[in-house]
Amino acid sequence: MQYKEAKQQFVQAWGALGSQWGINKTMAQIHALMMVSTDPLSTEDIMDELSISRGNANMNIRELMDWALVNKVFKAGERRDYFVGEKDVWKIAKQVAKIRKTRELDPILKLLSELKHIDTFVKTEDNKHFQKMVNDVHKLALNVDRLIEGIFKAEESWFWEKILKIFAK
Amino acid sequence: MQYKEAKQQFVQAWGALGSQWGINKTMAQIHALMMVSTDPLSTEDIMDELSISRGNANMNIRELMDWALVNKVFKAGERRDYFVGEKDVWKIAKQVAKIRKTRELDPILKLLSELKHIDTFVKTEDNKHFQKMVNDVHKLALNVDRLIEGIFKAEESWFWEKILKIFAK
DNA sequence: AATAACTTTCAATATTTATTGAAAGTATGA
DNA sequence: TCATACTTTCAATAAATATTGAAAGTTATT
Repeated sequence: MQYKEAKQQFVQAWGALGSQWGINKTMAQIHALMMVSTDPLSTEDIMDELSISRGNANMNIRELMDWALVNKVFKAGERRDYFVGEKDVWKIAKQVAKIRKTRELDPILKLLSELKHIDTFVKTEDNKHFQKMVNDVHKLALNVDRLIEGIFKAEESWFWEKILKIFAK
Repeated sequence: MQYKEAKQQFVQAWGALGSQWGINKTMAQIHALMMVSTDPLSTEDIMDELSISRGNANMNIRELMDWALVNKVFKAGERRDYFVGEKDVWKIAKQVAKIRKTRELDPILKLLSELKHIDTFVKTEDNKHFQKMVNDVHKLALNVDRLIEGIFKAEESWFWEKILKIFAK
């Protein structure tokens, strides 16, 4: 396999993965492109490589900057904007986790703790079961939350060593 | 808050969460409904509760059965099909992880190991960097794979205790 | 064998989400 | 100040995805 083909496959796969996890395919592809690129890329570079419009490129680059996975850089003597992607895979994973936690896990946690306080004057079976399910889901969600919080603070090799040890026995 | 409202909120939230993670909203809502329901539900029950068509209900129930999150049950003397959802939240989480691993992580792992063997007769900087990135992503993906495999075998409380201990120090 | 009670299928349609491209906006420098 | 080189916006459009509903299929009952 040639480099060019390999790169294309990587970008394609990243796009497919993204869209299966609620992330715009183009955004994921741009991200892949920036991960594997040594040099900063301009909007035009991305438009060319992915055959997409200026508007599309622009919007998704901005979204990637919002996610703090991509930064703008200035090239001496050049007028146009260039962009570089974060290359540290662990940092990327943590950053994605951070953003999705804030957007999705935190609101669910909030709702679940609210749902614990529903009106229980009459304790029907349905009512009791609902309480139990909400509690169970809440417990799991809290544990996932703790795990993610732990990951944020963890150094990669340390974390995986510890995880490996858990299952080693 | 009343039970009925609480239930609706739970179902809504589950649907929203699902669609942010690449799962059909209706499928997630049906799943939520079945999680909190003590009794088996018929297709009609689901149609009524979610105000959806028969075809839609049928398709998504089948999908949930494919995911092994819902089972068909027979009610004595009744002709129509009834369905029950898995109630064990840990089992649900593991099952979802299992299916998504097979569909998404495994193919990515396969691709990444293939991409390691690209033609390297000429070792450009780009080429070397690509190799490094593929390697880094592969390493992370392998670790995630090991973690998931570990979770499959783990008992819930044991797993969270161990995780908690990692971060306790 | 005919009818009734139910489930499944799938082409048509609706809804949601992503993309385009041209116009408006902004900064640079002659 | 004007022209140029660029970026941003967003209404229109396209593409992807989900939903409907009626017809066809299946199974149980008389």
